[in-house]
Amino acid sequence: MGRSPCCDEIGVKKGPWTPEEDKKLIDFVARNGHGSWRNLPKLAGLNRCGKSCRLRWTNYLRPDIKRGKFSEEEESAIIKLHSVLGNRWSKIASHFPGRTDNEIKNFWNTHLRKKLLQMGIDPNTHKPRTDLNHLLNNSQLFNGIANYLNNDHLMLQAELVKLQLLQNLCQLLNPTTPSQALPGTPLDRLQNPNSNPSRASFSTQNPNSSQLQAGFTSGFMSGSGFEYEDKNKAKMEEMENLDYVQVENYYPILPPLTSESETNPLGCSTNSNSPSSSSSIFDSLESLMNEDEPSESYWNNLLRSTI
DNA sequence: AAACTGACCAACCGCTCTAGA
DNA sequence: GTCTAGAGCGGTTGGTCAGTT
Repeated sequence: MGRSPCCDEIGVKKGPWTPEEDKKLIDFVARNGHGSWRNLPKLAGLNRCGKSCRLRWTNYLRPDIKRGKFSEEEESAIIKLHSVLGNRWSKIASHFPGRTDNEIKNFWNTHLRKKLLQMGIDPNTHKPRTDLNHLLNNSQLFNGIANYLNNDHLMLQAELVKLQLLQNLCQLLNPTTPSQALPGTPLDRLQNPNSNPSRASFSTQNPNSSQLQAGFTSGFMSGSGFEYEDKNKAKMEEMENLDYVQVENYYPILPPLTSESETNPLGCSTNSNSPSSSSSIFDSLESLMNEDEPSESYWNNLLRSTI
């Protein structure tokens, strides 16, 4: 399997391209096009392999290349597309005219990956990082509870609350699984402040719920992880043909926080009537974890609602 | 001023896919 | 059906540069 590299010729130059080489390549392609990349270097007077010429042209010299910083719109669209398409950079790049797969790949690896990690989202699965070490050791929420309750009995109770919080956070974040918060538990009250059966963040009343569901099962926060190869292939193919703007319809919308009266101590919106109330839990958790010194009233408020 | 570190990104490597002989 | 060349793709490397010690 495989084939010998095309660039194994002795004496073929490697490394950064000089302006002179760029000019030769641009001039040649402008005059003749690029029929055969293998023959191009000789014809163009370049001491490079054809593959190197092709990469230089497609990633850098092409006249329709769009260079410069990625806009916020492009950034969020890349994240959304990656949650659906995975590391298929060329597919992702096809949604951004003028951007190359290499550029998007680099941008992902240097910026977006880190950004998602900082938000507590696994960049590979686009699911919240659920490993206990991350949650329990790095979460100021849980550490705050543990510090606040500095005696054995209450510590045990806090441990139970932690587990309940974990279970129910997972449930909040992953509504496709049938289990719910246990009735009467702190998180049940958190999820269900008014005992409204239609309280679920992704309620069936949500006009976008079927599309959102499609988004979930296609990748983002799906119950069993990133499994687009196995599931919903037809949906995947449909997604690949969408303009990136349309992907919004398949991706959960994370709304801005509503007014203070509509948020519980975790900062989660509880207004079930609004379609945009699907979830702001990432924002909430992010702000929680970013908060350097949560105030005493903050923790009092939290504990009153959870214990 | 020098050494070190980390971010960025162009370019390379090796593999797979596709089309044509 | 098999082989091969060409092209495409994703992962990785290494050079450059700015910021920090």
